[in-house]
Amino acid sequence: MSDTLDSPTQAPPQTLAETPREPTQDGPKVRLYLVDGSGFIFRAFHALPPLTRKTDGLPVGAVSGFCNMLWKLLVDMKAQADAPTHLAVVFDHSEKTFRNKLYDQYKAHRPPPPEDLVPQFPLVREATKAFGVPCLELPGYEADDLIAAYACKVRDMGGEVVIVSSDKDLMQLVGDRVSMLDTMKNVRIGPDQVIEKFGVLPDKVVDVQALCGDSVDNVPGAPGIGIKTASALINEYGDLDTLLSRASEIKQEKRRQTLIDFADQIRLSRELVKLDCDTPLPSPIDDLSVKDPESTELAEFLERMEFRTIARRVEAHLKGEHGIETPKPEARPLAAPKHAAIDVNAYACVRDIETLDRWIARAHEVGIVAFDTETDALSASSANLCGVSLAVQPGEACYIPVGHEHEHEATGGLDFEAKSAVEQIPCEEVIARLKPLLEDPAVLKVAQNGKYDLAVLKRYGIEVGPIEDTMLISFVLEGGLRKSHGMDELSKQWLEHEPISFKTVAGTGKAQKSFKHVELSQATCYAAEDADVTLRLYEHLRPRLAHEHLLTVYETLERPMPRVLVDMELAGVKVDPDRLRQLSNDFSVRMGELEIEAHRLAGRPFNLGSPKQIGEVLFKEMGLASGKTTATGAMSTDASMLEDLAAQGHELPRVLLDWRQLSKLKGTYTDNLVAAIDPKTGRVHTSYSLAAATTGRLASSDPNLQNIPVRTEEGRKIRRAFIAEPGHVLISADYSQIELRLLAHIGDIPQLKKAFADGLDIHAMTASEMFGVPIEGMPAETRRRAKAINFGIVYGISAFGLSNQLGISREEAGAYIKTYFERFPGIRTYMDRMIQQVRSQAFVTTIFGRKVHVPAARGKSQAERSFADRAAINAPIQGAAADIIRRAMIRMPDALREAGLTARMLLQVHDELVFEAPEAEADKVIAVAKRIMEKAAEPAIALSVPLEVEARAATNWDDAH
DNA sequence: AACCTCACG
DNA sequence: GACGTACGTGAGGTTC
Repeated sequence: MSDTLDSPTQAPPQTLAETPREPTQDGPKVRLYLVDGSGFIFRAFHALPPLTRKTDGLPVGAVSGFCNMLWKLLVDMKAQADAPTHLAVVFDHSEKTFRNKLYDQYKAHRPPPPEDLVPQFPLVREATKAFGVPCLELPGYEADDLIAAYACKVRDMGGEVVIVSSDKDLMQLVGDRVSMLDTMKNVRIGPDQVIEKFGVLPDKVVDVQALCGDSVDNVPGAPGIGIKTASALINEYGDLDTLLSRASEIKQEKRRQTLIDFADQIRLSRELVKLDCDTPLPSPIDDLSVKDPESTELAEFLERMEFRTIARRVEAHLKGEHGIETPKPEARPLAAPKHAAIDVNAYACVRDIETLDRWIARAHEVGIVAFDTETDALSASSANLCGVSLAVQPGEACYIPVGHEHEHEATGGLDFEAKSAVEQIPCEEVIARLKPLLEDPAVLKVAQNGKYDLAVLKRYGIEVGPIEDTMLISFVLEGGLRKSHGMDELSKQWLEHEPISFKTVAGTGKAQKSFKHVELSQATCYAAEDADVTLRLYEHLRPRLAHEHLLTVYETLERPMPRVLVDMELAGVKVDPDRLRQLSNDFSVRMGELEIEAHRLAGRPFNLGSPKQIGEVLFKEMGLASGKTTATGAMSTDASMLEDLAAQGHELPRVLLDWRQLSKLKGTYTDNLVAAIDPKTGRVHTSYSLAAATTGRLASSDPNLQNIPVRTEEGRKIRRAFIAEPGHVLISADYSQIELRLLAHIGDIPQLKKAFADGLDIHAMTASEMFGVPIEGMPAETRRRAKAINFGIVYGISAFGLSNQLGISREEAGAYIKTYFERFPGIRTYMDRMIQQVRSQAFVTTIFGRKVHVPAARGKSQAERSFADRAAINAPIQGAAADIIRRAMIRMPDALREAGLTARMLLQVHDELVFEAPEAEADKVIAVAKRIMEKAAEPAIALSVPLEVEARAATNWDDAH
């Protein structure tokens, strides 16, 4: 438990009383926490179901709630970087105060406290004392006045004050060294939050309140004026007195008259809401210093109240602190207690350099730090930094805001911005201080999806390393077992803790705000929690790697990837927007023509983009036949079916096919690629996901640059728009037949291996072997069929699939497969081996040791298990190819550099790498790329087939491919 | 959000 | 003999 209590500023062990004071010039610095006792009591009373003491039925619910809240506060406070030196609970003494002399109606409408609550007031005071906390109260004054007086006094002494309350009437006190803390909502209230509530800085809150009044306290104010109008007026005129003296200048007639007529009432209201800093202090500040509860006295009180749960909790805590000496953090075992509670209130918001330096020092001391960056956008290549969070121990985390702003209010003419800049360390300063830590080879950095943070920080000049990634660790351990390896999911499963969702802090849908507009208290809870959770996940997951023999996979295939991908993503690729726009126009025109033609052929207008409407036209109205249905039983209108109908001589299907092709190209590519150009770089920056495809393949998104058209002439026009910078070329290097080569190796198929060794045309050789025809002079159709079979094998062939692919009968396809297996019996053996393995273990592995889980192997239905069989056949092949190109990518940057080349790797498309290089480098780059790619499996695996890479340079991607 | 379709390897 | 069907992705448009 005490693990979570260590503040970075203090060395354990310590007790509540031993919080060290920071010395200042005039003695120890005071940090006073003032708890609004009435607020606590009413909240406790209303938040809890009625509870009575068993023995005599005395209502004690509010007392119990109060004790819980107070205890939690005591414990939480210590975990904060700004732990208090002094502490008191402040109570109202009596109903009548000096305000009733000013205005007899003050708080006149307030109902008496509930009957059940009345006997609990004195008990709450007793409770406070039992916890070793002084009670403050004074006849004739409200708690708020006492709080004001102590706050002013301590502030003027140079100390700090935290008012534990959410009462808006106290917000006028907020300032430089005075803040509020709402423990129920876990929110810090500083000037920013006051501005959010009142639209003005704290020193003008009284003026605004005087204008709007308060129906609860029966403060009259000015009729018809609410917070919006009041803050607008104060902001315009500067303060209340100026406003009232210049009221005649106000344009709106009604408002002007109100201010003139009710000027006295407004001034009176100001006196009522204004807190009295000159209230006499019932106890000197020195008497309020934090001390430990007298444990026997506290135990006696809790016993008398019959609060067993609280008593146990308190006892456990005090024992933990006074008992066996807590080991130093460094000496503690790394493994976190799995269920150590995560407490978002324990996190610190770092807003001054000294505190920042302390956190950095802690990270150096511990040697490991989890971190997370918060930004104002999703795309790492363009997002701006909002803040950075760090976690050095489970529960010991902070958030360092650097780019927070107030949301701009739309109420015209108000200029909040100048007045209310968020108080935070300047960004450059934070970057300068974090850089040595994040780049220190002796401090391990841990991130969740670190590629993102790497990319963001690289743009701020920080090259983070060495780095571990919990998402990648999870992916290596459990690829295929879960759909996502996101932090929320991992946290829920392994820490049994649901982190605050982004939606909770930023809102959702259209109202979602940028993270820089999230107020700091909430931002701190969210961001620091992410770092904390990441560290805990790391401690939980990392040991499993070695245990499950996946450490090498992680270290060689995963951990080096983020750096490589960051460089590729940040480099981006140049596309020619003019060319794309012209294509888009061209497509538009032709689509328009095709649409008219389609409507004519159908005899009526319809939406060519709607499969449903196409179905109606073709099948219902035109009576065309189609056997095929979709997964949900609707009539299929996909391309293969339209092709069939077109082949039968129908006109409309052909028109639809042409329209669809253009629609796809325009909708998915031309228009969106232009929109995806980053205005700052003039290039398109994709994002690669490392933990998407279970086989280890990368996935590209936003935009997806792994599915740029290539198969049709029209499509290749889009590929021609991917170009190199002037004086440069694009170089495309792709593995030839890598999956079939790997099948030959893994399945140990002699004929295939020999064919590859001899450099034969593999599909022709397959056809020759199967159909007994010579390779020389083979008909194209024969080779095409063999090619389809070869692909089919890699996918876990079925007669149905093959027949579909080739447009032949299922019987014929079945016969082909039978022949194939007879000719290449090793393939049958390989398939059976994978099926057997997946059915017994629910996973298969690649030759590099990557584990691919296939949970469907345990599925209920036959269909599910068949699916698992095919996935198990495909995964080791696709996965090995993915592993190999990863190895090549990891080695490529160094290889290029060592060859003295400036070429950059830009894109990966599963078996292809695309580079950009100065024209003069082209030949050398091709040589390096080929060498690295062809030798990528070595030395881990000595393949029994050669890998071949074809590479070409050109000014656009299509010509290079 | 589900579905269909289609771009790529 | 029955079971849906090739493996792995991301994205746009329509429909509900």
